[in-house]
Amino acid sequence: MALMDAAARLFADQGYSATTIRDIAGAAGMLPGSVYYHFPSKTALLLEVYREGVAGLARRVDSAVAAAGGEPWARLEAAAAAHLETVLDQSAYAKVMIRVLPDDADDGAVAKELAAARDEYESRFRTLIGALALADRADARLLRLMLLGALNWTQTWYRAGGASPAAIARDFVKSVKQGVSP
Amino acid sequence: MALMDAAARLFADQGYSATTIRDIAGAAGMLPGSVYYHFPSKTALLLEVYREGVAGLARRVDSAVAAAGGEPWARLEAAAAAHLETVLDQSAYAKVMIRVLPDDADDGAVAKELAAARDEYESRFRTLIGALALADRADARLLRLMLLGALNWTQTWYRAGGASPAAIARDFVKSVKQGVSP
Amino acid sequence: MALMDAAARLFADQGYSATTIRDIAGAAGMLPGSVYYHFPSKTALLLEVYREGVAGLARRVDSAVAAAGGEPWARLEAAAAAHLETVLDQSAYAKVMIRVLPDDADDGAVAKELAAARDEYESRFRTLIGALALADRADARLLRLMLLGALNWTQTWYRAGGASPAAIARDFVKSVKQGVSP
Amino acid sequence: MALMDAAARLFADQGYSATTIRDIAGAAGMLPGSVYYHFPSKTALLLEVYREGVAGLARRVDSAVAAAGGEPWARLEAAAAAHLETVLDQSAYAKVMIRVLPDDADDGAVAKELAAARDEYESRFRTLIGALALADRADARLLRLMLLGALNWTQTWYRAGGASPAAIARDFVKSVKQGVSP
DNA sequence: AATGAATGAGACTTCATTCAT
DNA sequence: CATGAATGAAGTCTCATTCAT
Repeated sequence: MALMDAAARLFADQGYSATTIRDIAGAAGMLPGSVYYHFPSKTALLLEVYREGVAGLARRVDSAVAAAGGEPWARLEAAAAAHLETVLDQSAYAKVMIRVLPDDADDGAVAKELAAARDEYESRFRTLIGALALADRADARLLRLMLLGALNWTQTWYRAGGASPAAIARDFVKSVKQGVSP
Repeated sequence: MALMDAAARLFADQGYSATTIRDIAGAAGMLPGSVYYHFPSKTALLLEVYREGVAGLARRVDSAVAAAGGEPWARLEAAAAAHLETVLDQSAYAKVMIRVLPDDADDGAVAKELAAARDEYESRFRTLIGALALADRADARLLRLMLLGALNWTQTWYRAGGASPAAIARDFVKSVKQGVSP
Repeated sequence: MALMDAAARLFADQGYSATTIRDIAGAAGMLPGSVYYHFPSKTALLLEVYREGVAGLARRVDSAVAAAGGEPWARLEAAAAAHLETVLDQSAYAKVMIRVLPDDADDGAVAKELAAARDEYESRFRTLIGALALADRADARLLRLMLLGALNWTQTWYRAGGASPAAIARDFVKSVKQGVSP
Repeated sequence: MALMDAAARLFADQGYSATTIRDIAGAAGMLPGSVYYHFPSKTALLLEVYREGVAGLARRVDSAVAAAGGEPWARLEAAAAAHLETVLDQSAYAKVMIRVLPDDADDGAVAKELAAARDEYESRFRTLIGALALADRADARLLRLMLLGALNWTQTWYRAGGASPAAIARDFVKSVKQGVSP
């Protein structure tokens, strides 16, 4: 749908509160009032875009993991690579999930739904990391948060032309797996 | 200054575009118009807050590194710990630096200044990581971006009560130094 | 259009900078924000009103001149009379052209457009005066500026009830044609 | 006084309502609040500047007329020349008298005072024209209004470099005295 | 004389939203 | 499905003015 595509791109690029209904309508080739035929509010539009972002991301990650075989580190690597490819290269919807904080929705109920959707998605990484054999000193929760943080923050600095998203993701996973000391 | 303190807190909590001059003035105990006696625009206020955030963060990190002795990994650990303590616990100004993207300033010139200030700060980590002895397979640039990303993203999930910011930072550094494999 | 009519009347009566969007909206029976559905800015509204003023004035003057026959002084007289009737009696839009200086538009580009529109209109008088047989001592340019100045300044002192605008205009033209000496 | 000089220049250049107390204070090298030590309001400042403009203009015109001898047309010519030189070249105060309409003062009482001051000044021209020998067809009042209108409107188009203000004034007077027909 | 700080009203403008057509 | 027109609240910012120091 042109409307959601436009909203996704703009939310991803400018953030939620800096994006206006006028912007979105204009990018979709309609007038502001017309947006309300399709969505009851700006918040509802965000919710829909966000959900689509989460769903698409989950699909891609799940299928990458399924294709990765049974070795736990390979599965995690595949998930990270799929995550980063989608978020950096392929889906404005997925970008929104990273760029827009749940609190940005000025409606508390919606904020909770966004947070829940994101949590559900991230639970995959809880499982993937739970399957790893870890050293005693390692904390699985912090490992997950470190990895996801490093991946998501790439949106801040990534520019096309250097290392590919998948390569970056694999590098991150390897660094944390083996350490960087000689 | 009450005004900058208020602005820092609100920018950190709600983001730049969701924060209004009314909000800031109210929190500082004055009327919206009065803000403009002190700062010529909302953007200028952001710039000042941001700079103060960078400066304060740099001071704390520099002195932590200086106190850490000469061992490269210890120095990096001290920097990460100081960074995270400041950003999560101690300074609303520093939080702004993480939460607000340079592009949020709707003035291009200011956006550049914000980006430059942040870059100058982050160059410390370039130096600290450059001093490490790394395995051949490790990429110093990606290592820096991974670590800073993981640290900065904590703002998204950190809640007081669990592991301390310093502990989290040290865990991240150790994970990446030694790896988490048994 | 009610909006432009209201703006024309107010700009003519109070000048541009003393007229507020609130004034205009109120006179047109709408709220301030609604004005912006029709015009992107106060300056754009002025430009439109000014252009309409110039266009209407030009139409009236052109048709009066066409109806005046071929005698050059009669043509000039007809132009002056039409100019003054329109500006004093008939069109708030035309009044704006006299009352508002191009520089009042705080946007330089618009100021230039206003000045250009006015110049184009006044070129008619250049032509009309160029067709007159003048004494050697007479300067056609100063004659034009004197006449237009005298006509336009009437807005400052004219009150309905005395001599009609057309009569005033004819008197001015005759005075300058024959002189007032006995 | 620096303050009045600054106000005169700015009122003359930008008009009354487009000129702010900030502008004036800045041009006089002080802060906005300080203006109120010298003048109780913006309107009062305008009144003072306007009066000074009228007084200075009257002085110059009166002394030019006195120096012009007894011939009525020569006296009128001298008055017109002095008027135009002062208004175009010499006094920002006098410019204000032409540029600012009495109604621009948003205080009705002050508007009346401004109009009265201007009227008192212009009465000179009533006297000067009353002394002329005029053809029967000529209307002394319209002659005065035409001449003053033509003179005052010069502010709209005059640029230094062409004919001098005095020359323009003399040309206007001669045109109307003898007519421009061959 | 002048400043520094603020006020309160109001400036232009933008926003999400509504609704008859 | 979408538009055209408007709303009402709120946005950033400017203004003349005040007043303690």
